[in-house]
Formats: sequence, structure tokens, C-alpha cells
Amino acid sequence: MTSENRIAAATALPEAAKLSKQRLRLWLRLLRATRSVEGELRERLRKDFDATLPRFDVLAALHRCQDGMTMTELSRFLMVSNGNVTGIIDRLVQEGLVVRVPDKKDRRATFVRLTPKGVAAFGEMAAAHEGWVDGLLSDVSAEEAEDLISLLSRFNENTRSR
Amino acid sequence: MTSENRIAAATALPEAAKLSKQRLRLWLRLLRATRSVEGELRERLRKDFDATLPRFDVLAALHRCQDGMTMTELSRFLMVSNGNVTGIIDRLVQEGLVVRVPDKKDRRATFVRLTPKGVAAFGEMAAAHEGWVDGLLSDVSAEEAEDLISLLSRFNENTRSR
DNA sequence: TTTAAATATTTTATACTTGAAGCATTTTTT
DNA sequence: AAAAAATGCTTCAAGTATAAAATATTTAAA
Repeated sequence: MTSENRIAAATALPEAAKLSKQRLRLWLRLLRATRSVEGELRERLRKDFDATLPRFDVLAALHRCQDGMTMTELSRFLMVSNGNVTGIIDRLVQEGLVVRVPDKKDRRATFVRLTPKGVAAFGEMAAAHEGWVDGLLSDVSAEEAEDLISLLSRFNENTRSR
Repeated sequence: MTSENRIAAATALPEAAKLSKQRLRLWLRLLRATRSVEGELRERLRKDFDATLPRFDVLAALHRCQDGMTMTELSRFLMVSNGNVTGIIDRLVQEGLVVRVPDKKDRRATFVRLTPKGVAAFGEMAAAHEGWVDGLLSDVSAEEAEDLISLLSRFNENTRSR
């Protein structure tokens, strides 16, 4: 280490350390806020619809893609492991809310699609869900939401590179 | 519904609906960002320390309270169910990182405290962890972090009332 | 004080989650 | 084309998570 570097480090470190601590605090807040909202949503889904959050998430993903999604697409979109998706889809199939459709072009792949019953069930849940989120985030104004969205999308990309 | 209310709703709804959608988008972003960071932290904890995120969270909580915490305090602080804490503490005890200490004043309660080994293990992990978070949130400036923290603490309180 | 209500923890059943291993089927290399 | 690598999915073991029931103890009410 050169003497200049030593000096640079000595003066730079305190600021960097402070910022690092602050980012840590931010992360802990973010985690608590997310957990808090998630817990509330899970409870209401269970009480009002006898549903779970992971299943709702899958239905929501499938609702965006009327032609269906493959297991892998679902797993990537929801950011959960592939084996995890298998289990959730198994249960949704049992409930009659989705169906597995083999891909004709690639016999390894399976599409998953909402059944009419699944579309109906999701419709009800989604309406309630949006209202719950609106209430839980009621302290966030339109401008704040806008700012926060762009900020989050920024540091989301940073992470996604793994 | 009175005719005035009908008119008020008719004019107010579009704006409210837009805000509601935006809050929903914000929530989805928040969820994705959190999941993304959490996944990264979990992976590094596992690879570098053969540790898990829930166990790290417990160690971190205990590190803040040198006199220890009861199971219920841990459960509330981490916002997870009481039965969940039991299992995680069981494993940490097996690893020799924490101990259960009966409360002399209330024989229902149990304190959990870090062992010296637990303090040492947490120290190493915490240093690495802070660095990882710093890197993962490197796009967030000091000002942005400050703003975000206060915003999040605001809508966190809103939710905590359950 | 005896009963009733509340609290602290564990246990149980079920579901979610991961990482890794295993199969089957493409796709790419050689 | 044959071998090797990659991809899509499931299975498996272990851990994490919840809600609800069961125990034990303390506090409040009657």
C-alpha cells in the first residue's frame, strides 16, 4: 500500500462506513416492511378465501399470460426454486384451478394454464388483494410511489445479475 | 346511496383507482426487490459460512440484547410464529451458538442467549453481511436511503396494528 | 381463594422452500 | 452421427413457516 492510498483510505473509510451502516439499516427496514405486509396479506387470503400467498402468486402470474407459462418460466418469474413450483402446481391442479399441458414442440416442457374455475377464483381474490394493498400502503402518495418504484427497479437490476 | 355520493364516487373513483394500481405495482416491486436481495444473502451465507438466513437473523437479534431475549420477544421482533422460533433455537442450541436459560421470575419463560462461540460466529458473519448489503444496495445514495427509511417506517407502523 | 382469563412455550399437522440429485429430452460439439 | 453439454422437470432430504391444540404457569376476577 502506498502512502497516498493509506491516506485516502484513512479519510474515505469513515464516510463509506457510515453509508454502509445506513444501507444496512435500510435493508432491515425494507425486510420488516415487506414481512409485515406479507403477513397481513397471507392472513386475509387465508381467512377470506382459504388460499395461500404462494398459490395466489402463481395464479397472478398465470393470469398475465393467457397462453400459459412453463414451469421454468414460473420459477424464474416468481424467483423461487423449480422444485418449489412443482409442489405448488400439484396442489393447484388438485384444487382444479390450473392444468398442466404438455408442450408439443419440446417434450421436456410443460405449460401450466388457468382453468375457468381458476380464472374466476383469481378474479375474486385479485380484487380484494388490490384493496388490501391499497389500504396497507395508504400512507404512500402517488409521487412517493412513483419515486420508490424507480428506485427499487434500479437496485433490483443490480442484484438480478447472478 | 344518495345522488351526491354517486356523483362524488363517479368523479373520485378514477383517481383513486389509478393510485390503487400504482400502490399495487409498488408492492410487487418491493416484494421482488426484497426477494432478490434475500436470495443473494441466503446463498452467500450458505456458501461462506454454511449458515442460513433465519439463524443469522436470530443471532443478530440476540446480539443486540446481551442479557438475552425470551422466545416470545424473539418471535415478535422477527415477526415469525412462536413455534417457528422453537425449531430454529433448537438447531442453534445443537450447534452450540446459543443457550436456553430459564427465567427465575417466571417459570413459563425461557431466555435465549448467545454463547461465546455464538458471539464469535455472529461477528464474522455480520461483517461479511454488512459488506454484501452495501454492495447489493450500492445504487442507493445516502439521501435516498434516508428518505426511504423514513417512508418505510411510516407505512410499517400502519401495518403493525394487528 | 377458587375460578377464570391471560401468557409463554412446545407440539402437531400441513404447507412452503431450498439445493442437489436424477431422468428425460433437446441442443451443441466433435 | 455419436458424445457431451445443456435444459426442463420431478424427487428427495432438510430446514423454515404457519395455525391450532396442548401444557404449564401466572395474573385477574369472582
